[in-house]
Amino acid sequence: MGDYISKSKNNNNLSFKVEKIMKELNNLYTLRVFEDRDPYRVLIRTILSQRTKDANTDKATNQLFSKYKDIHEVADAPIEDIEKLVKSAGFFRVKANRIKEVSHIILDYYGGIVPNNMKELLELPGVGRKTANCVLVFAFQEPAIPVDTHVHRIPNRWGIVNTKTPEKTEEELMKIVPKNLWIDMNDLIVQFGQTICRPLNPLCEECPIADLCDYYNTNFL
DNA sequence: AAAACGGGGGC
DNA sequence: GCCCCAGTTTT
Repeated sequence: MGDYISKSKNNNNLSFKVEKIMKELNNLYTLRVFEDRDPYRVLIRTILSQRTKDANTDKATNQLFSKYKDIHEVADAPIEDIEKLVKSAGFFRVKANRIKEVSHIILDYYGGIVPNNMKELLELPGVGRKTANCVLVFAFQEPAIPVDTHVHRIPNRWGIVNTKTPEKTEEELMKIVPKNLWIDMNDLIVQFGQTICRPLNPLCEECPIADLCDYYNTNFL
């Protein structure tokens, strides 16, 4: 009983901290609205983005879809052609294969419609929790928290979670982050992680939310 | 839980 | 050349 109360109180404090942080990030960055919310293209773009920087993802995605207009054309394309088009995303052989496989599965089993639920998305080859959550958020605007390396590392630095695995991070974040912030969270944290809160040598001296950060307060004060 | 997998780009 | 980087799959 007492345990429940103190835990819930603790969560409220953390939620308050999260809200302050997210408000700051919102001031700092422009939300990158996906100009294209077409579920198929979001799915393919997200697969191409795995372990890959934005610029290279964009290049590969644009090259692919400037040649092929829709899922049918991608599914029918020779694998070598897809490989060439998505080369700049890296891991291009695996990704080209998965893009083709995924396209065929969606055509054969889902009538060409990308599934809009976690269970079916996870059954697609090359789609894990992060990619599935990206599709849910960016294409279907369902509240979810895609946890990539940034979204795993940074909340741990802030001290709002203390987790070893991305799965655990997602679980903990869903408990303490107000639901209305879920959709924006990944994009804002990723931008923050690319510019200031980098994996190595974070720019804490320039960080506008250092005062809210456990990592900074532990290491620099 | 940890290792394997798998390439471009920056320096 | 070396090292980093918006994961997924297999052991």
